[in-house]
Amino acid sequence: MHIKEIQNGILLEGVKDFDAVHIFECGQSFRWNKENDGSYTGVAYGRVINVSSNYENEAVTINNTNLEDFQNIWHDYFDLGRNYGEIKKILSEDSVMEMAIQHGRGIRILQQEPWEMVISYIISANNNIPSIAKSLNLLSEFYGKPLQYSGKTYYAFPTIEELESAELQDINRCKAGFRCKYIYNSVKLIHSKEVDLDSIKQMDTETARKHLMRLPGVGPKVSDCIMLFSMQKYDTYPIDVWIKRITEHFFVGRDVKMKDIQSFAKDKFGDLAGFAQEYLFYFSRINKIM
DNA sequence: TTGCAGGGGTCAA
DNA sequence: TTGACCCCTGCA
Repeated sequence: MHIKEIQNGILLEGVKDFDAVHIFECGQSFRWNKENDGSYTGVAYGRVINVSSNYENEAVTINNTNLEDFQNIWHDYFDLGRNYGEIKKILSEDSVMEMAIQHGRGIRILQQEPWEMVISYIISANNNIPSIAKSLNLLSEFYGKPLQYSGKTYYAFPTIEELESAELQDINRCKAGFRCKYIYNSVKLIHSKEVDLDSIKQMDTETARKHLMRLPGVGPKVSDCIMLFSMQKYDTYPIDVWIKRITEHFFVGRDVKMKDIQSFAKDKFGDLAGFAQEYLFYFSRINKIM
């Protein structure tokens, strides 16, 4: 990979397996917006950047950043140290996976912030994507720091401290309904380190899941999402309604128990289950498989 | 325009 | 194992 500094940004050349559309539309993040030119603007790690890519030319442009932030933040955020070609090769031995991967060949699993993922996926329960994004944006607007880019104001995701100062009535303003009290109480547990996200990240998957599920509003599916999208636990296979449908449809037949799908994924995909889940999720959404 | 169903699950009974 | 759950959106 070759890194070039450009006007207020960087240009990466020789980046394989990177497609901004696939990365930002595969359901792992909620705060990236598509611009008219096809690029994506979003906020992460307290910074706003704009990303565009060309899969064939193996080129990626990141605007509003510099070399230092790229090396310290964005390199890992976009998981650029991982060989996705190898992962796709292994998973493609299965014909269903080969088909799914063809549709989402440029997916990469972002290394996001655990704290932000906890709140994001608590809000995601029994909810739809526009509503989830709306609540997260309101929360950021109310409690996060404002950031300027290209004549517009964006908001950083609030820190634990910023949200800890909020009363339940305040959090209710983010329109997350019955999930607001989950947020309020989870914030307390995380802030007091009773649930310590840093140490949970170091635990093995099973232990980490148990600890995460002590947070109100965090069940099996939400904890798996937190671990996959922010703790590099790639042996997880978060099972939402879509993944349940597609796994039943293509692999295990009709209407089985969650536990059966879980053990299927473990046997079939092993340490690559999380990657398989993302390719399958993206595939099921763009093809509206019911 | 109004009304109703259902949604990226979790919790409590 | 089964409903209720806030709020919003899509669709008659």
